[in-house]
Amino acid sequence: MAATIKDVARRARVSIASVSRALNSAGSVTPEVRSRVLRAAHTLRYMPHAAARSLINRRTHTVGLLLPDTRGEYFSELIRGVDRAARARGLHLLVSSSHGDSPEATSAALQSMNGRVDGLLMMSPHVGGGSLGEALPPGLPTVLMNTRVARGTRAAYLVDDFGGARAMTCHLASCGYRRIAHIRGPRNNFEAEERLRGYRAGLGAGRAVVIDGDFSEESGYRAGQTLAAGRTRPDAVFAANDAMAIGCLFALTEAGVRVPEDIALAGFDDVPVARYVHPPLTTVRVDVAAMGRRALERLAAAIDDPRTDTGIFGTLAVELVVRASCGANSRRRIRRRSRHT
Amino acid sequence: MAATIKDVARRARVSIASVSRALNSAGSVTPEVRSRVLRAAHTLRYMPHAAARSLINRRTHTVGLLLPDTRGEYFSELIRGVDRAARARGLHLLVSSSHGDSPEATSAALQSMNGRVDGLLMMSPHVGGGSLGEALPPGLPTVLMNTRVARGTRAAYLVDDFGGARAMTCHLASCGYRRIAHIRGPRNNFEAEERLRGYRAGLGAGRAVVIDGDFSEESGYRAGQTLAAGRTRPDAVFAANDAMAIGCLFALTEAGVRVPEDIALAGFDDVPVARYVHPPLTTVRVDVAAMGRRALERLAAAIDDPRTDTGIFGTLAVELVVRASCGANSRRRIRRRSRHT
DNA sequence: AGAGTTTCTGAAAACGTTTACTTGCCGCGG
DNA sequence: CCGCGGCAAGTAAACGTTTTCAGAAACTCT
Repeated sequence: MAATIKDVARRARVSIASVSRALNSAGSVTPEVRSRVLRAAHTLRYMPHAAARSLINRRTHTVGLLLPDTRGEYFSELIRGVDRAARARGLHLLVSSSHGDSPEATSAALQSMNGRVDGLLMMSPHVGGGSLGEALPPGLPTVLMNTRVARGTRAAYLVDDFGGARAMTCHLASCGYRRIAHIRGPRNNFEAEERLRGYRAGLGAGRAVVIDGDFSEESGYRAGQTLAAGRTRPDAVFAANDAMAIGCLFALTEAGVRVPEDIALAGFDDVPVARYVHPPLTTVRVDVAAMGRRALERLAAAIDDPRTDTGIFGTLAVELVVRASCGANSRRRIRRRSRHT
Repeated sequence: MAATIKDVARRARVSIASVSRALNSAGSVTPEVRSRVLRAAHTLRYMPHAAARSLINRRTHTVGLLLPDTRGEYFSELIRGVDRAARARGLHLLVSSSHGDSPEATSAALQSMNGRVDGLLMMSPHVGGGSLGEALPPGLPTVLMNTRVARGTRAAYLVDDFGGARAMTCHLASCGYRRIAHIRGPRNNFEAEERLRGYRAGLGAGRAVVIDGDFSEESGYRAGQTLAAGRTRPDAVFAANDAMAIGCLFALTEAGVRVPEDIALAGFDDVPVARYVHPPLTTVRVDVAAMGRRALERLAAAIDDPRTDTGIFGTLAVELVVRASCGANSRRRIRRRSRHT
């Protein structure tokens, strides 16, 4: 159906080699030939066939983006950051999500990308570093995001989950709360565990109270119901992400528990919704779009020069955003930045 | 670097044709040969090269998804719906967003997808149908979403923007509001115009008051400030999407105007945030994920059998979701469905 | 046992490009 | 006048697959 380079060559009465040269402006052709080719290409609406091109050039100008999910503002922002950076570099984006929790599914998703992409951007918080190393195609530049990995093994960008969680816990403690509970994320999830670790570190000698959750709003809601019904309530609750914090808030409000008067509340991520709930949510800001952008730029560099694909680590700073839900006295917004690489 | 079919053939001591047959289980091979091939392929970690494959098969097993943006829950949900349906069919997703408002940018984005995709899913609310027809590659199955297009020309899925907006306006009128204003979406945007049309239809003989907006929360905020400062306030405000409604709500609350007591408020889209703002937002539910899913299924059908790529229209039903922000007496949630195709 | 039939295998063409190599042409210097 | 360098254009190989075609081998049926 679509015109090929042969059709253009025939119409312009030149060889296909000349067509290629004229269009790619590599090698030299007479102005005469060039104009004939351009005109022919235009009238035939010729567009080079990407697959044929990438077969010989060994470049697809496409990068794969593997995510555990696409739902919610978190991933929306991440995709946006990656997409903009990719567009700026003339790269296409092959998105593949919800590759499940099983290593097989991940590995299948990886396999099907072979020959389709020049590099891989991957976020796989549930997979351990071990099996991942095996599944990753050798020789394919890869940058990981928020994934458990031995330092120096692979290029990776991490959010400072630990530092952010510790800072938040310290903040709650400094507000005077004594019994600070934590709604944790799913088990075997790297970020969830880092945040839990940060919570414990921030608590110091204090007693840890950990409630199960899975990062979904639903699980936060259930946690909130449990809290409201319990006889010994904590002073403050620090949820491992905003979605759970919001679900919890909903359950508490429904049960007539006032936030922050009866229980203070804090989240993590600073999704756009956080400032609109009532009361506005104290949280930890993570600039996911920036992480996406930086990871893509790192990947693009690795593609251009494979030698740079070493185990470079970037840790993304986070900042405390204090709003009303934690009952801090001051109404102005306090920002505290974590370390920044 | 990566092993090719030749390497496998050499190792298994058979021809490349046999390797292909053994792996694709087309044609017949001896169990003996098959097992030799499978073992060789496994030890070499052979993965067929997608570009070479699609060159000969004329199938990329990839569909392009062209969006005006990826930001926000609306697109997040849309991508999710498309992604799940694509995954179920073994299709990959090539996402390209923010192709700007200019027809040139759109056409460039389209061009660069040539030979990369088997079909196209496109949402381009700002482009008129005329220039779009030209830019679209001939012979490439395409399904449009929420895009202005002559009925029957192209396959398309539309949200019942008109019906939803009319129903909402009628609902506000039936609540007793007399002066109902509308914050409209950007000009030249198909959905914005359909919703405006629905607002006018629902108003009947009533006087229309239209405030400019561009679907961003920011523009809703400005509209809210204007409303709060004005001397003759409307009873009710119907924003053309939830983002603007929420921005407006924010501005009104800041200015000390109570919602819904002083001004009733309604939005459109039912983004997840809508139920968490205070007061919860009355809005029109649009199941974008379902639209994405159905559009993809339609596209897949057109790819499998190009004859089905006719101008089939699907109109997606919407439903009224009444929450507290419109001041309706009853607290239970009323649902009214629009027509459904 | 020989012809016909089936079953498996390998050689080679094809997909649409890019590019190294070759050819042909022109002008120039010896 | 002849050889040679330089330039433009064409030929063909290569990329990694799938698939058609043909040949070979093993059956089956008289």
